Amino acid sequence: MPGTETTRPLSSSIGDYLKAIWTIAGTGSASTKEVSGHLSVAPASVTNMLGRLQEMGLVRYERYRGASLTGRGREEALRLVRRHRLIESFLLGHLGYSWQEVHDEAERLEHAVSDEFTERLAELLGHPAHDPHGDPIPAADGTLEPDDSLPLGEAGVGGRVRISKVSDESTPVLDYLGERGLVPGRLLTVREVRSLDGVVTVEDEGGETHALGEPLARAVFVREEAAG
Amino acid sequence: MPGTETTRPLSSSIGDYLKAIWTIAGTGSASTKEVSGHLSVAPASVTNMLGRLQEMGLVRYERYRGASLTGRGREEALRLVRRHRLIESFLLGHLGYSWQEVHDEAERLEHAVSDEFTERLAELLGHPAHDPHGDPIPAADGTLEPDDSLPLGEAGVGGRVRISKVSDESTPVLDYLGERGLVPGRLLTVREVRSLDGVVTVEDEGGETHALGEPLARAVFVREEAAG
DNA sequence: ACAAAAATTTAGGTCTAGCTAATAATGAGT
DNA sequence: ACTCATTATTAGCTAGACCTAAATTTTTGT
Ligand SMILES: [Mn+2]
Ligand SMILES: [Mn+2]
Ligand SMILES: [Mn+2]
Ligand SMILES: [Mn+2]
Repeated sequence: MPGTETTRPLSSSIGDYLKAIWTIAGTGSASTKEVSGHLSVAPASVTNMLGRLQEMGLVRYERYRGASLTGRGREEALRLVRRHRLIESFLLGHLGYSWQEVHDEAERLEHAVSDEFTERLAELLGHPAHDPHGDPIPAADGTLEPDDSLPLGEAGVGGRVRISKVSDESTPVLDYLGERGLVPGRLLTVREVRSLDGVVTVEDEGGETHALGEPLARAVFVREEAAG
Repeated sequence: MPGTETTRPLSSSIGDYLKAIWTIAGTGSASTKEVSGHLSVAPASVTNMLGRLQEMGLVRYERYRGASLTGRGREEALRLVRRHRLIESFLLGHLGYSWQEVHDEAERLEHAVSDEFTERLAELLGHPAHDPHGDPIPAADGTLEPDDSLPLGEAGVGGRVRISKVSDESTPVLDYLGERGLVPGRLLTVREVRSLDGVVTVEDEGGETHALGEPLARAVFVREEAAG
């Protein structure tokens, strides 16, 4: 009876690799170096793991060419992303975590909770569509809302924009933005985008002006707002 | 500068061994066989792990004589037990898990949550003193309420007793007891304790009579109730 | 077209946590 | 005191997931 092999749960390392590839490349392909940097794991270790993931049918991998997710790999990555984002929402909404603290805890818990737990948690939270950073939460069936938001630096000068999400990659960046109220939902007017150094100047609803250097500006994503 | 070695977190295997020894032997000593049975790990593997735990200063271990927890070992075991029981309470009270389902989920989550998470969860739950099975929850400082309850089989015939806890070791046992309402808080009258086969017969508040064989009777713990 | 730089892979480890099979110690019963 | 069943330990292996150093491939800049 082929196809009946009992598929025991994937390790948390494997899950993190799949998530990393998904984050870096989405449907495209991620290089050894990129994955290595993302996970803080030596390049040699990444090479080795990509080989294993390929054996398992989770990625397509070509030596020296990088790896891309197969259907199964992507499915698993999105399952984890769903868990991660629901857990973040819970930590923030029910346990009083600060906006900045949630990520690390979710990074561990995502591997320990069951599907049962995840769906009951989603229920408790009222099936939110976005996590606290503004990232969309994949549906239980693996569907993910297409993301039409753009980096702040690409917004048109003079336009009114609403922050749709903030990158959760760097804690210091998150801290800085959080302290100044530059969080999802906030309405901004773009005053200047200086191509010379990438500094973007915005004005918030309170009339406060913020000059954001490239690394900060790249962490803020917005949607154009109907002129008001 | 001695004593400054950064102590990285203990693995979940290590935690489960410490908990097992604590459960089996409390302050006394647990044999290789007992630990092996408790964790479903081969005896040879247990021997090996007990050696490592000894190296780490978590147990005292004498070849062929079994192992007992050191102060640090006991501390770590209780930290996990606290987490486990708080998580069980949460799953039952907030996520709608059934009384029987909670154990396995808690067994994994206990290793993934931080101290931060644990204490915030305790707060959310209102610092409960007991978990859903009636087991006392160790305090954050490592204190544990002494347990004065006795197995149902040792209660005096004719006496009124209240169920204080139910062993969470076996799911079928838990199912059986749960279905019949034999849960913590329930008031019972002991009708017969037959030493011949260990069967204990009790009558519940609704007048229902239950004859419990030894394995079931050993899973039910009670406290004598002031005669009423 | 080619040399140097950058990225990647291979080779050869380590550590954890398990396993089986073989051997040895312990302790109960005669 | 001895024998044998039980319990435990040792020896030798495996797999996962990492590492460093050395070799190789790819890419880039001239
Ligand atoms: Mn993770
Ligand atoms: Mn997030
Ligand atoms: Mn556990
Ligand atoms: Mn319990």
